[in-house]
Amino acid sequence: MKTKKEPKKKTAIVQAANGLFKQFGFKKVTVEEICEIACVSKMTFYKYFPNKNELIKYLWQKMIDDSWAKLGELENNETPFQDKIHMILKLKEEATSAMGDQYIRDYLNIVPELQDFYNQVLADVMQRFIKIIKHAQEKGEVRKTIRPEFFFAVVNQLTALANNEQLVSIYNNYTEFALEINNFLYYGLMPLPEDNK
Amino acid sequence: MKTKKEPKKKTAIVQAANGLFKQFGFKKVTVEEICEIACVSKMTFYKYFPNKNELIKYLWQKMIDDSWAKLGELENNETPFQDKIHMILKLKEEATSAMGDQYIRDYLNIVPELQDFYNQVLADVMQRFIKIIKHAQEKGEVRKTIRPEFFFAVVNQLTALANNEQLVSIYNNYTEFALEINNFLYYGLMPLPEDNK
DNA sequence: TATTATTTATACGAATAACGTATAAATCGA
DNA sequence: TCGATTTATACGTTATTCGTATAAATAATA
Repeated sequence: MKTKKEPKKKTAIVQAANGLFKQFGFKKVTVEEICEIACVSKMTFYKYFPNKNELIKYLWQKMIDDSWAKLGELENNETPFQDKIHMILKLKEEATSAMGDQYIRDYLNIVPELQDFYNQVLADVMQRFIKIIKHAQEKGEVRKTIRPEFFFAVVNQLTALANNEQLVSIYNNYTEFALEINNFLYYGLMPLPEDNK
Repeated sequence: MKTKKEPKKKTAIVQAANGLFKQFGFKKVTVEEICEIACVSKMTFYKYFPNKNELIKYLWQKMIDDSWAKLGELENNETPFQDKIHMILKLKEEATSAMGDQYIRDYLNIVPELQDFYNQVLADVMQRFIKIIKHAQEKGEVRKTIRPEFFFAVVNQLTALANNEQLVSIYNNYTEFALEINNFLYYGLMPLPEDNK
């Protein structure tokens, strides 16, 4: 292994923060609280992270990297496109539902600065997806008449629907809403695999 | 019924607060948050409660009243003392574990003003218990050589043990610790009913 | 409709809590 | 013992929350 391992104290901070964020959401948790759980002084915290926002970015990045690793396997093998999409959806669902609604809502609504970070992540995800789509187009698994750039624009439009509170309130939680959007993106009006049983 | 019912908005506030307190503990929840969940303006909140502390007192009082009602049945029937104590312990355990550790800890440690209220409640409970003991003494179910006043003093001494963090940390949670104290109070070193199975 | 009582929305100063930093003491490893 | 790291503490600054005042909006009553 070439990757030098994370310092002990830093791992403790990250783990403590992750647990607290999952339980209470992002906003309710204070830096001092994280330090207490992690058995670390405040100074040590600020040694590794400039502030709480950077910590949550780090957490998300870590989570995304993990998903990336799994996604990487998807891009190079020869499974059918339909199955790949299904696996991707499952991945996303797991990743989001694991951290709970409070987490996501806090993250998106309450800390505006992080919205940019989220958008960037979103863009990255889309590019990755588009890459997969292009590959699928070349293999003839996806109709060639759809342009990846169009797909990307549609995604941006649809994610803006999250601001429509009345619409979101129809769903039990934010995760469910996000899943609906993704389903529509990848399947359009076609029946979902799950609908067949 | 002679009791005029609680105003709708007040009930909404109480229910919203109860839910939030159970999920996040007392300290993390703000008045505005309660109002939002209860679909009530801040002004209406302050119409019914002078502040958050009074609201939690109200909640506790309500909970205590409920327990009182159940305790009332205990005092007048003819079940053996041993069984009564066991029922009381169960009552307390249910009442405390239902609201979670975070709740109790916040309540006792973080808001000093409420400590007095809690102590008063504790005194009330003890008096009630002493009454039961006296009755049991008269019936010959409890040794007459123990003075209720002594019992009361012992209780106060033992509850002070809660400040001994090292001691409390031996137990998985605060509830368990409280149960241990109660068990000792009522059974001394005698084996508990549960120990027999 | 006119009138009265409630409830709400908004803004505000005051009080409190959290942030992020500086410093010196304490702890740890070599 | 030395040097580096971590901690405890205090502190000024910023952000949040509190609790209240006010006027508009809504509901109720006549």
